Amino acid sequence: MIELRPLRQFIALAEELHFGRAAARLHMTQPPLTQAMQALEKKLGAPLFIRTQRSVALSPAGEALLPEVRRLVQLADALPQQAQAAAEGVAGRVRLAFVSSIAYGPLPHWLRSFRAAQPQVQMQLREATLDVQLDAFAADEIDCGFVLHAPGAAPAGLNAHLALAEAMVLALPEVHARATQKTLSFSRIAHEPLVIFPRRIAPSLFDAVLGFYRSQGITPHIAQEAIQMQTIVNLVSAGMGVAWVPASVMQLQRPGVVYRRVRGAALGCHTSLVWREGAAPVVARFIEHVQRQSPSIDSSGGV
Amino acid sequence: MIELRPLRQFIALAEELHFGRAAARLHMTQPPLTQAMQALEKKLGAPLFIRTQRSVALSPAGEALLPEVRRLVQLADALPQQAQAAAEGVAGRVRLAFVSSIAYGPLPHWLRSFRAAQPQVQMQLREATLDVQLDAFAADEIDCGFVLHAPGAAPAGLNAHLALAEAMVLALPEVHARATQKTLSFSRIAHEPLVIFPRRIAPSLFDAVLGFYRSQGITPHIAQEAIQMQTIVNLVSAGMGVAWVPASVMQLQRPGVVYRRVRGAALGCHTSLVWREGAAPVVARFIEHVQRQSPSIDSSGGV
DNA sequence: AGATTGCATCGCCGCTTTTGATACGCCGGA
DNA sequence: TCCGGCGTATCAAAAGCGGCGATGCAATCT
Repeated sequence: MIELRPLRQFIALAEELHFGRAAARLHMTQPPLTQAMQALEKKLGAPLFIRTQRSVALSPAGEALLPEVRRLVQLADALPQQAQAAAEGVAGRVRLAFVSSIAYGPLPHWLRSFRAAQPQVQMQLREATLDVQLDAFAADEIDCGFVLHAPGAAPAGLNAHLALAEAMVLALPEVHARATQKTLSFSRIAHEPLVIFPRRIAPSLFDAVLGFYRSQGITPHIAQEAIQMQTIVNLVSAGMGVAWVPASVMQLQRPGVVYRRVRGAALGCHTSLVWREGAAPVVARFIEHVQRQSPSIDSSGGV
Repeated sequence: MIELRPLRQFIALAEELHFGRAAARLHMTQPPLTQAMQALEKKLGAPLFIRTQRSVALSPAGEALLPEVRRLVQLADALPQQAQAAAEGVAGRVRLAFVSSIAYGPLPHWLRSFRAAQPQVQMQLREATLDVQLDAFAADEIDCGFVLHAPGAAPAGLNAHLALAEAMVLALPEVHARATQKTLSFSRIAHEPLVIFPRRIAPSLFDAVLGFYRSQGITPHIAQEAIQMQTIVNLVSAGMGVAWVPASVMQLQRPGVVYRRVRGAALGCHTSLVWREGAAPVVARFIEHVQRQSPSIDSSGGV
């Protein structure tokens, strides 16, 4: 097994081309340097130097290996820096999952500003719904994630921070007669067919929407289920029905779709950043960054 | 100074996450592994593992460093291969200079076939004239070079192999009256103004051309000097005069220029591959390759 | 509560490395 | 041609580092 010490000695000798001077530079005497180089050459299976009794020169193999060995030693010498950076959280990798809706909202800005603050941190992004993220947390595939869920009811071992609270608005086909009005009363659209995500995707939001319908004494007709916000809006565009979406999705302009507030529908959409208890320093830095940037004061852990 | 052994131990422990098993895999007992990891963590300035009395887990720093350390160890373990490859000449770097004329001849083919035979060898190419190459040899900037020079008169310490012997042909403007004929007699063009390279670029060829003129009792009129074959041909194209060029330059078709053999002008152009005495194995491989591919039998060293 | 598991600590031993002295070959000067 | 200086290789003895076995101690399981 090759060690680094003889490689450092090789560099010194290659630079000095003189056993005595190289040994002095290495704070050692000449004989062990001779032996170390002989041992190294034996391990490598090729001579590194061409020695005469009076001079030392690099062999072809030595010439070829020198830059390689220099890189190697530099990498090794840089390890302490890297280790300390990783321990402090100024370097490393954050695996972040997120629901599609927040990608239309403040997430891009948060990522940009975090990247500016911590350029050595590598972000691995992945779009995933709540249920998928929970599996990913269990399998240790992600470090933190934005989910459609109010904080305070996350699974065991996960902390949560309310990152974004926004109103729900109604997406409805442009051809719809009521599309001309600025706001709608709920009674006007209460019986429209509904496009909505499957319950498992975001149970709390799903229940909130359907709970609101029930509180008005109405059983909604679910015309179609779809997972991605983009798909839901497309289905609305196709006239499949109306859909409740977070206000930030209004950025997603589609021909044939308009967004309207609904009077009396106090539906809110909560996006929380969740992370595993005892997250790495890098992850903690990212979370703090989001907490500073997001308006919410709530940072309590939940179960 | 960090050594590789504790790093290898770190990898083993990171994979086993168990001091006892990792130690067994490393053919050692558990206590020294504990001590080695403590020493490594002290050198790095950050903990690599989070230990409880019953379990071991990677710390954030350990997680971040593991892939880095793996690369490091793999690089180190690959050194013997590299060293042997370099010693045998199947890997390494060949710095080759060449005169522009051979780039129109067999050089591209030789490079292609050598690359196919020795894919691990990196070729560094550079176009240069004889005089520039001699300086480059002295400064150890090139390993070998193709020069316009017959073998047998190279400077001390350089070997030479005749790689290409070709006839000289005359490049002359198309508008020239004699351009219609297939060959010319020398007397027809003996008094045409001449475009030729400066003598220092290739003294032997320069002297051969002017010697031929003198042997015919003629003092040529040098209208213009130029270094690159391309420039010389362009000057001919511009009607500046006629020029003697190696036959392979005929590949360089320019509008307004034609090439013609001259009856009675037994002018030859010799391109030799020269290299420093005691060249590295890689360089020797390349030279042998050229020798096999080139028709010349001559491989004698010269001074 | 006792047994077991697993990491940390300690003293001793052995091997590797270093030391200092020496041998040998080459070069330059007389 | 001989001699002294220089530079690398070799060798025996010593030092220092790494490893071994035994032990300690805490947590978990039975």
